[in-house]
Amino acid sequence: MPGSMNISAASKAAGLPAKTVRYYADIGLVPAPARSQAGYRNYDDASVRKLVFVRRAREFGFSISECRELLGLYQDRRRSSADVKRIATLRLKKIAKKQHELQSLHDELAHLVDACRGDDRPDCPIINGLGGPGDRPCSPS
Amino acid sequence: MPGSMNISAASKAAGLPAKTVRYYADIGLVPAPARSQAGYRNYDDASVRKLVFVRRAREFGFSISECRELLGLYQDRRRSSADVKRIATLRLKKIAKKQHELQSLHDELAHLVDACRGDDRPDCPIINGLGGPGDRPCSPS
DNA sequence: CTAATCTTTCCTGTGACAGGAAGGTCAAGT
DNA sequence: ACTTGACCTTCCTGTCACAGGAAAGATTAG
Repeated sequence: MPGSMNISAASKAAGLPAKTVRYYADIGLVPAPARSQAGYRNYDDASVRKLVFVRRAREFGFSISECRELLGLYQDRRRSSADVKRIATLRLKKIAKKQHELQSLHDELAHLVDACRGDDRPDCPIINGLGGPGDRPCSPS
Repeated sequence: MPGSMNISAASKAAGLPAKTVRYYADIGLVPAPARSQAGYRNYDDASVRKLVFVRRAREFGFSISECRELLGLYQDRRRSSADVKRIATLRLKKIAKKQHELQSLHDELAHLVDACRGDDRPDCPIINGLGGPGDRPCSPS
């Protein structure tokens, strides 16, 4: 039989914690593995390849449900690569959006940090910029 | 009394959902507000300012515990602005690190998307690049 | 007085696992 | 054969920062 492993061997081969390997089967992301007479999970090479696939997809920022979708494509090679490209492009756009958000965040905070003397005096532009006492939102009359 | 509001007024003034306003008091991030005879929470302007402070800090990516720390500085103006600068600089570094991670992620995925024809043929570089059948990790002999 | 709109507390769910307890199993050494 | 230690199983709880909703009481407008 092509590599029948217990869960720790499979988890090492897949590069995932055993907990995560069990979890992925629990939520039905990957099919539940066969069991030994004593109830131990038996993983074969094909299962491990699926786990590796999921690990890499997760590293790419795909959510579990996106992984589910990708696994469907991965298993059904008759599907067009256009589907895969669509999903990956969507993910790419999300990444780019997140990058822009992080950029403006970074710039604004860097501006505050630059303006901060960083000495022992209590007046701090960072605190003020975050909405401190000098920046009351609205208290007329 | 300077603006005694119920929770919905305070939440509007602070720009936070009422649920979140309650939550912040529950976890002790902000002090628990006074109550009316019927048990309604009463917020004053100072409380609202603290909530605004927290909201802005959260928007800057500070975690709740970092907000806790910052609130301590915000309330104790005797503390040096160096402390604030240190915390903000740390956060700035984390943001920059995340940016780099996102960048390499983006580049790698974009490379795969570029290589993908996006047609109806089943051979997809994205799937392969994610560890598909053509990319077996290790199965010698 | 009634009806609508507050407010309260409490419980559950989210995403993607991690940590740990209680108990069964396996392989090696003595 | 027995013990030891490492492994496996299930199940429960905790994480983070809330969101959703149920059930019940309070307030306000008409």
